[in-house]
Amino acid sequence: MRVTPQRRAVWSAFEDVQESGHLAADEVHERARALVPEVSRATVYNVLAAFVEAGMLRAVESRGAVLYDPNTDPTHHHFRCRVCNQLHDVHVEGVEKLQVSSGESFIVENKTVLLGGVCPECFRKELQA
Amino acid sequence: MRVTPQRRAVWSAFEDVQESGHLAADEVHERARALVPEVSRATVYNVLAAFVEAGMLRAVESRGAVLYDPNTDPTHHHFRCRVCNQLHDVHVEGVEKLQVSSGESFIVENKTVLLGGVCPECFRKELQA
DNA sequence: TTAAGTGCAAACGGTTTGCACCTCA
DNA sequence: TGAGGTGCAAACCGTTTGCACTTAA
Repeated sequence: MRVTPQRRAVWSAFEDVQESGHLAADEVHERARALVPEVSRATVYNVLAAFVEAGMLRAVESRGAVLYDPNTDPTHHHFRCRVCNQLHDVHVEGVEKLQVSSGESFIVENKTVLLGGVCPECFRKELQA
Repeated sequence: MRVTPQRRAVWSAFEDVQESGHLAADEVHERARALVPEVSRATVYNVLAAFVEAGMLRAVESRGAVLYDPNTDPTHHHFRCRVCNQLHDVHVEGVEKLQVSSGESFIVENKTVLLGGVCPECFRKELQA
């Protein structure tokens, strides 16, 4: 993994947002420009792919686009709020107990859980309104 | 819900494939043309959206595109085979017991599980090779 | 009769590609 | 020095849109 100014700039994009995470490629591009103004979209895509490959980021499909998540803990999952449409990291209990109930013998190597509903912030706002 | 030749054609696309299901919009378009050759892509998208809205189909995001699943049973989930890349319907046990473990109070309204691994057919082929 | 549906073609948004140039190790 | 990384612009693919025309109820 070669270190270049562009890669540093892309990586820095995620240091600002450790909490909310989940940046789209264009958001990463915009943030990376703060450090390296001439960085191109293509390079951002290249670098993001390299980081995902290297296990430094996790790619999450969301509504037709890909979001990049600096939280690579394989036991965390996601919650999409139907009010603010944001993706939140959540820890889900019971994932290890999930199993295919069909008679067929699927070899399960990984499990992804996506929860939907209302996040705490939006619920509070709903109560106040 | 108005009945038109185009809608009948789109619907028929799924009657041929009850087993494997999971058609992309373009596959639906191709199949629908068998009945109504002049049906347009735009109409196929319109009709698919109407059918999803009406609960006759389920839309499943997969690798940047949307697949349409005639199996609308809300308790079924999906398994993606990393060999053939196909999506298989599976019944998963333990989904109802999943819960968010964080102290935050997310209101969970729905749960989607995507399993990954090797499907039975591809596993058999691997054994033979 | 008319609200709803259709076809066309162009636009869209996110992503990928080809290729010449550059640069880190 | 050379494998690897970068920038540009154009292509790409699935999907959406605007609009005039048609049709099911």
